[in-house]
Amino acid sequence: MPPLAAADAFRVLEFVAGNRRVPHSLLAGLLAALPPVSPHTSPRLRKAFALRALDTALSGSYADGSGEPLRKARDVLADPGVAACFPDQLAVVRDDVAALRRLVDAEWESLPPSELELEADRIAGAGALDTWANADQGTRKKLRRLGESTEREILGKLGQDPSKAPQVDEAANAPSTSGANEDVGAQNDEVHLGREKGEVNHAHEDYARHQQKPVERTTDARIPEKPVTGAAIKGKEQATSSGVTGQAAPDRDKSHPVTGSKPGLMERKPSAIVYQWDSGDSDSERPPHQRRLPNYERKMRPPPAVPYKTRKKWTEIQERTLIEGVDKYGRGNWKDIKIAYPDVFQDRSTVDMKDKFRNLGRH
DNA sequence: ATAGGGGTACAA
DNA sequence: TTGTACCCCTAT
Repeated sequence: MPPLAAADAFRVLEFVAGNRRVPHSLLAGLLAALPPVSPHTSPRLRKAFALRALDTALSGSYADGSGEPLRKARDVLADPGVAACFPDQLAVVRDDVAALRRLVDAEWESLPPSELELEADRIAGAGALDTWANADQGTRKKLRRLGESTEREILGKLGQDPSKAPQVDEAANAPSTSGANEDVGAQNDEVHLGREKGEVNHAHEDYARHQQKPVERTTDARIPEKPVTGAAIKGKEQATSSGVTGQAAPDRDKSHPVTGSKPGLMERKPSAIVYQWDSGDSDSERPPHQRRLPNYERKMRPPPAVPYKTRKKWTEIQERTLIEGVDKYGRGNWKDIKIAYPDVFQDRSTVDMKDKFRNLGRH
């Protein structure tokens, strides 16, 4: 694989780092493999690293009840660069681990969309992200089906003329000159990445072990959700990466039992930019130094990626605590139980708990 | 918020 | 195949 241009390395990192499901270990590997990227090119990236450091600190030994997580979190927050990511809320929350965790959760939730997501938005049609974000469940169900036909159309287009697809270009890391690009220039302090990578690295051995595999699914097959799932699963390999690189698989146009003849709102939308890659206007065809980086100041959250939560085996402690909690609070009071043992069930939803208890009783 | 039926993905 | 973790949906 040819080395990625810095701008593309940035895109990859910026997307991956901001996905909480991607374990630190995998990100560390990416960091090592990709050309250096400064986190200061993007608020999203900066924040993602700060949040990862906090996650690592806060995930520390929940069983012992010591103040360890808080101490570690304070260390992390002592870095002014990290603290600067949470200018307002932080003071309130400093001494309260639970509140800090909630803040971290909320901050993960409100991370701005990555450039890749914005790019997907452009491909799917202007405003698709907003449409999705504002849709209720029923509407989303419809959109998913419509998305499948749009996907086929896009892949069909790409298949017809793969050479027009965006390419990685070697010189794309030229410092910016102006405008939206002005934040690309900072290439001088990868130190921060390196340092945080270190912190991030030796955390969660157990976590990482369980996550290596699921992450593949998380990052390609699941994130695109239903519209892409068919292709993603059939092709198993990188439905998204096909989209990104423009190398369409030849057999993607198999007719779909459900959506084969469905009329498509999205595919007919005049505002759709599906054809953009064929025009002269795409990033790949403008001079490298003019490649556009996204503006991150979006108010709207990206559509929920709804990837599977990284599959994590229930520990014995968690199982025992769950049973104890049911004894104490009664079956069904999952919320109470979760609140009663916040550290144990930090990464378990009440639904997880309900399902787990159901599983426990089934043999 | 919760119950419960049902589905998917994956590992053993 | 089976067990497990997780998700989705609907009803309450």
